[in-house]
Amino acid sequence: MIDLKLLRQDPDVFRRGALAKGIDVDVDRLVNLDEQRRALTAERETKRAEQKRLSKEIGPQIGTLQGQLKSAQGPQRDAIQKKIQALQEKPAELKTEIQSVDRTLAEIEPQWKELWLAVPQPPDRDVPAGDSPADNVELRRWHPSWFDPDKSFVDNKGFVPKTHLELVRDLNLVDFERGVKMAGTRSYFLRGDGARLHQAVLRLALDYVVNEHGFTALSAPVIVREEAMVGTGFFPAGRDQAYHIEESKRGAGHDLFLVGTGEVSLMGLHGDEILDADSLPLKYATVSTCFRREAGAAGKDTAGLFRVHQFDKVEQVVICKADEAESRHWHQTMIGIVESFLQRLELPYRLVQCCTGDLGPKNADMIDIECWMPGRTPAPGSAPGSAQAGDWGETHSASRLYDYQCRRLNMRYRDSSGSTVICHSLNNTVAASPRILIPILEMYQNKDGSVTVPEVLRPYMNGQERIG
RNA sequence: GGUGGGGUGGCGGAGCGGUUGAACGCGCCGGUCUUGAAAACCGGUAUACCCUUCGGGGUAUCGCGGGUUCGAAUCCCGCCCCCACCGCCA
Repeated sequence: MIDLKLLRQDPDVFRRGALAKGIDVDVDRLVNLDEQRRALTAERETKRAEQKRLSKEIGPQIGTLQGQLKSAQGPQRDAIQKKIQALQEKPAELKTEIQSVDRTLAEIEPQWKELWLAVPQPPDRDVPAGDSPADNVELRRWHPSWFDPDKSFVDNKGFVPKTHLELVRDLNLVDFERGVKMAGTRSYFLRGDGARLHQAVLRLALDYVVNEHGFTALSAPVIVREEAMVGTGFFPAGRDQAYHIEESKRGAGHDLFLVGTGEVSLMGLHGDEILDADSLPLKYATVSTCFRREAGAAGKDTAGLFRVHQFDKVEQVVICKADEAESRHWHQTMIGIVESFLQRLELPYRLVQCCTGDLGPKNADMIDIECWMPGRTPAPGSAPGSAQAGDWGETHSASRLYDYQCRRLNMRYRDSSGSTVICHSLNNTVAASPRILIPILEMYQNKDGSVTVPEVLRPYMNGQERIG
C-alpha cells in the first residue's frame, strides 16, 4: 500500500497514478477519510489522556472514601456516598464522549483501510503510458544462431511446424481430454516425456538460481491465509483470481486461498518482521504449484498449455534495502538471470516494457519476457516480425515494487541510525511450466515429428536426446 | 477426530482491578576493569501513530474482537492460534 504521508503531501501523484493504470479508485475520498480519522484520533487521545490523568487523581480518593463508608453510619454515610458520586461524575462524562468518538471512528476506519489498500502504486516515471498490452514497448530481442524469428519457421528449419497442440497429441505428452474429464476446462495430464520435460525445466531453473546466483531454495505453503494474499498485494484487487477454500464453513477458524504464484509464499515468509540489515538483500527461490481461476479470461487461450488453472513455477524474489538504485539494480539482475537461462535453453525471446495500463496495482514497473512460439496465432491487430504464423508469448514477468508490498507485509529493517525502514521487494519468474514447454516443443521439433531435448535439459532426462 | 494444557517484550518467565510498557533472568548494545579476551560490575535496550518551542509530550499495543468499571495484562463473553498425548495417516 501507499505511504499516507506522501498522499497527504501530494495526492495528485496518486490520482494520476491510478488514472495511468486505469484503476478506478477515489483518491480524494481517501484523503478526506484520512483527515477525518486523524482529527478523531487526536480528539480521542486528548480525552483519553485527561481521563487517565483524572483516574490517577481520583482513584485513591475513591478508595479512601470507600474505606470510610464501611464504618460510617446515617447522615455521615450519605455524605460520603455523595462525595464519591461527585468524584465519579467528570470521568463518566469523558467516558461518554470517548465512546461517541469511538463509534464514529469505527464507521470510518474500515472504509479508510479498504480504500488505502485499493490505491495502486503509481507507475514509475520512466514507464511508458498506455492502456493495454498493445501499448507495451519492445526493449530488445535475442535468438540463437540456428533460429531467427524474423524469418519464417520454414526458412529457419526447412519444414512446416506443428503447433504444440499437435506435438503433444502426436507424441502423447499431454492428455487434455482426461484432464478435463477429471478437473474441468483448462486441466490436463502431462504424461511420460511430457511430465519429465516439465520436471526437467523446473529443476534446471531452480538449480540455476540456487547454484549460480546464490538464491536460497524454499519449499513453501501454497495454501495460505487471506493476510498473505492481502499482504502481497494480490487482494483485494485479484480476489476473483484465487481459489477460495471455505474452511470456516466447516467450522475451522480461517478460510484459505490457493496461491497464484510462489511470490505470495516467498514474500509472506518475513511478514511482520524487522530484518537484520546485514542479512539484506534476501534472495529466495521456490518451485511451487500455482493456481489461477482465470476469471474474466473465458474464451481466451482456451486450447493447449498456454492458459491453465494449475501449473508449476520457479519464482525468484529479492528483498532489499529501501534504495531506488538498489531496487533497479536487482530488477536488472533478475532479468539478466532469466535471459541467460533462456539463452542456455536457446529459446528466442524479447523483453517488453509494460506500459502503465498493463502494470497491475502493486507494481511500479514491470518487464515481461516473451518467448517465440512458432505455433502461436498472432493476436489480432498485432504485427509480429513478418506475416508468418507464430507469435511472441509471455513466459516471464519481472516486477519492481519499491516498498508497496513490504508496507502491506510490514516487513522492515533497521538502518544505521536505528530507525526502522520498510524494505523494497522485487519478483521475477525463472520458469513457469507447462507454458515454457510450448516454445521448447515448437522450437525443438524436427521434420519427422520428433522433438530434440535441449542439451541443458538432458542431464535431467537421464541423458535422453529425443522425444518421439 | 478425542482429551488435556497454554497464548505477556528478541527469548525464558512474573504479574492483589489503580504511576505496570510491564518485575526478574537470558540475549543484544555501550562503558569500567584487562596487554587482549573472558568473568565481574555499571548503564542502555519494543513497535506504531499524533503533537512539538526539537528539550520532549501524548495515545495505542500483554493472541484477536466485544463487554463490565471512574480505571483492565488482570474480571466477563465470543473467536483465533499453539502445544502435549491418543486415534487416523502421505
